[in-house]
Amino acid sequence: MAQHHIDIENVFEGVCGLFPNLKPDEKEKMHRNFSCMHVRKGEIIYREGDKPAGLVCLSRGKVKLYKEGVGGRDQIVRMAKPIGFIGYRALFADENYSATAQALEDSVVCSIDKDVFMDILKNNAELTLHILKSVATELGFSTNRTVTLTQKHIRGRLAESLVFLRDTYGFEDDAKTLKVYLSREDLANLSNMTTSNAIRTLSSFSDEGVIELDGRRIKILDQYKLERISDLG
Amino acid sequence: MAQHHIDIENVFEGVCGLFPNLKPDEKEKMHRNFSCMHVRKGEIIYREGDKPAGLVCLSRGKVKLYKEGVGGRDQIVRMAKPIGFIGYRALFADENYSATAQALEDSVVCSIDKDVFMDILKNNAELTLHILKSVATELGFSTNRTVTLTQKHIRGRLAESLVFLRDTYGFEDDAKTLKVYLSREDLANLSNMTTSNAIRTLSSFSDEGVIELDGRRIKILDQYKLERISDLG
DNA sequence: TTAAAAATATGCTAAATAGCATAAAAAGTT
DNA sequence: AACTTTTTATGCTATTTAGCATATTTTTAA
Repeated sequence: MAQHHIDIENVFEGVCGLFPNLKPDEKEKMHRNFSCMHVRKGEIIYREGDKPAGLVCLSRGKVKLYKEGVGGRDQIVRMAKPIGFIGYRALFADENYSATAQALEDSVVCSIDKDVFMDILKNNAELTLHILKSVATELGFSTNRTVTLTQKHIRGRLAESLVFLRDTYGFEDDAKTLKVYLSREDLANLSNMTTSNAIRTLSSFSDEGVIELDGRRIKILDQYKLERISDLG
Repeated sequence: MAQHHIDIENVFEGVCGLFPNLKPDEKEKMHRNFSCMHVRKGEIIYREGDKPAGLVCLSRGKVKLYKEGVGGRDQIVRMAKPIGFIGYRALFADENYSATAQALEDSVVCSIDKDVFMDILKNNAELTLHILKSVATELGFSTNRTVTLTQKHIRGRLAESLVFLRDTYGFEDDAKTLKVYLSREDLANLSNMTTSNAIRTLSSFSDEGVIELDGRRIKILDQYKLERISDLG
């Protein structure tokens, strides 16, 4: 796949769009400490245990964040889309990364130097509060996810994942095909089940006319039914 | 149980100890909008779906926070101890409470008016950053918990809960008895299992000499073994 | 104190899910 | 194109866990 040149100014403006409370001098400071790079499909952006060097932003592409689980089984804890940050939790908690970030497709990833960014936060309460709000919202999602992943049955969990992927990445132009192409294994790791069970359950959904499968293409035929399966657990 | 009079000044000072970056005028403002009350064992402090009216602090006692799960099954998502905040996630996310808070024993609970507190945050970046750090840390715990609750087997999950309770509430003077007395049902809801299985597994641990049971008293006899069970999953 | 209710203990059965084996298909590599 | 590797599909079995029934114990209430 061709590696287009990165228009760093454009990318920087996009990233800044995520900060509603940035003063001009802060923006300037960030700009001077802003870097950008391509990552290829499958490439690891950082690993669980690595120390954050900056605030990382996904500008183009898709990234999965996963934790290595108990029996070597991975658990996908987040799916990132552009334009959005990844790895900020570790940065703000002043910890090492608690998950591994891997590109699901060719992507563009940027970084703002850690000290520079934390310095800006230390002097901009509105911005910090804005970020606090997002992190608090995400904590809500995470707690909720703990409950659904532990209490829903396999069909409910997989249906929830499909609904989640729809809400996160949306549809292709046909308004039915999910705009994300995961392996059955990734789908399983997102839904807390074995790959066999993800495959089996997808086939069931397909048999029931809820979805249509074509390799990794997933077309949602009956959203209402899918959401019902998700809600009933 | 006798309801001792609350020494509100003392309690307020205790709560302030959680804010390392509070300026005198901010403290004064908080003090004027600070209230305090007793809650009895079993009482609900707030319910999932309620709107936060302030920043709630547990000053004395113990509180469980739980979400109602899929089949009416509860999932305990946090165990609070004094002195510490509860319900702050919803406050900062500007959402309704995502869990119910219930006193596990007679407790003292305080509250700082929502608008007053958020106003202080808006003007104190250091304080906000401090709180952001705690919330980010907790998000890490939560994500980690998702993985262990979904991937560990029953024995591992229960052992992890016991280790967690030890780390949270500590021991009685004998340095062995957990300083928290939960019903088997609560222990089950903390560990994502049915009550029957919590009872069974506790009995097994007791038979194996890892713990000693006497009603709700749990004495940890072999910490190493318990942690090994937790780690192996 | 006695009665009622709730919590705990234990056994049995059913359901859900994991684990493994094998085969077929798809994707990547030389 | 031929080969290797990976992914997907499907069936079967074993394990884990839930669900229920019943008995016992403990707690609460009258």
